Amino acid sequence: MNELETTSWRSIHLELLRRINERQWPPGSLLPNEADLAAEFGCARTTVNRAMRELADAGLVDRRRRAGTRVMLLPISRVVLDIPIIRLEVEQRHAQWRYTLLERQVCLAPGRITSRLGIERDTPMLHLTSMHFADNHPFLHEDRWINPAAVPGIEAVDFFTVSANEWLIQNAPYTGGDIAFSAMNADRALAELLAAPDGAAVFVVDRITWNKTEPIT
Amino acid sequence: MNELETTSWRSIHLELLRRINERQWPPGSLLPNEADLAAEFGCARTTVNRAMRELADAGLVDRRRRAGTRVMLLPISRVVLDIPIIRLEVEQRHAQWRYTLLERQVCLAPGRITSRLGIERDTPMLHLTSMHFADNHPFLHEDRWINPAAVPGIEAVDFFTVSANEWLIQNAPYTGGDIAFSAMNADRALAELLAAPDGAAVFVVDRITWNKTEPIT
DNA sequence: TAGTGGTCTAGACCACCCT
DNA sequence: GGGTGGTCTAGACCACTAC
Repeated sequence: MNELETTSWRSIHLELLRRINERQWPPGSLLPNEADLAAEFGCARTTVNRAMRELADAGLVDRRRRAGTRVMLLPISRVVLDIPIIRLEVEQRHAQWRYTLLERQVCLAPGRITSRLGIERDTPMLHLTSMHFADNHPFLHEDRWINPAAVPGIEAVDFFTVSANEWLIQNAPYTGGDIAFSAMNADRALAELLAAPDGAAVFVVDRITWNKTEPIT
Repeated sequence: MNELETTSWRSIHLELLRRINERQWPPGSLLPNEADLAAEFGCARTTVNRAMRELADAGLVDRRRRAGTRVMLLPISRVVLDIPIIRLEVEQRHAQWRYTLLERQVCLAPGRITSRLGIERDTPMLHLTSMHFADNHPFLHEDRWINPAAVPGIEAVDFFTVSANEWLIQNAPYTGGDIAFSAMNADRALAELLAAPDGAAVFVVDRITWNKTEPIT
């Protein structure tokens, strides 16, 4: 059919996608094995493997040894989000970024923080709250608990001039993390900071990374 | 150093990760080229390539022909979200899922919908609103505009028994989409549906796929 | 146990693009 | 021009697991 003179894994990937979308291989059905497809496309099995691996990464097919490759019954919508540094996010909107540190103190964290981090309740932690502005309009309120033991040298950082968001991303390598989104009503103090009506809906991003946490509003 | 008897791309991947995290290769620096690393690890260049491609996919390094592989100055936090079918999301929480169709009519969509879809304003569209429940508690309100021209056969579907969410995922293959999250205050009608106080903050997911849209609350 | 995907190799050619 | 990553090949061995 589609004689593509170039046997690139991309062209094979597209062709497989087409067959799945057009129900030539309906959901739940078994695809031919790699060797057969390689013969059909006139290429090496490795090339077919690359194309099919891409489909599996996208959540379109399920591949298992011995069982073969099967079109997923319920294709997973997989979304990739890039979480940039807040300053860059503001600047990408062609707005001027400004940052103000509101509070910096070493104290004990509330139980909900320590328990989520799996840390002893009596560990002293660094608590930072700050505001980010875009063109002088309140953009984001940052409320962050940091475990100093996990980030050597953090005591010496002057967070009046550098945002914690930015400093940590560049200076605290992390190996993993967790993120959650939610919505809540702003209490009076927060609403005032954001120059929003009391009780306004705010978008909340909760993050935990490695040994440090960073709840943001 | 780390003599790993197994030269798998995974072990190389981990080793490269370690060197980046420990600042052996600081942000902005140039990594050795593939051939050199292959020699160091005693494996084929292909294997190193696989490991480094994984780093690039994760947004940790920037790879360019001739320019080499460079550690990103500002590592991108890349998050992958899986958007499941609502029924499965409820059932994963060990709750019982229930679904009710509130409204189904063919009518003209408001301008904000047609303009975002790039559709003529006088195109008749299918408008569905429905509720999803988890253990009889309101879980999610679904408000969806569908372009019937893009989904053949949709007129015949009985959305009283099948949720639009589920039917579309299984029957309307799409090639791309867009998604956005936000927060808003519920108006009185919505608050009532969700059995929440008037003005409560709700989490909003806005989706557009291919030729159909699906705003959800 | 046999068929499938997962991976590795050694070699090759090419596209790109910095110097 | 020449070095770098991108990709393809043909072949091989292995891990897993459905049968």
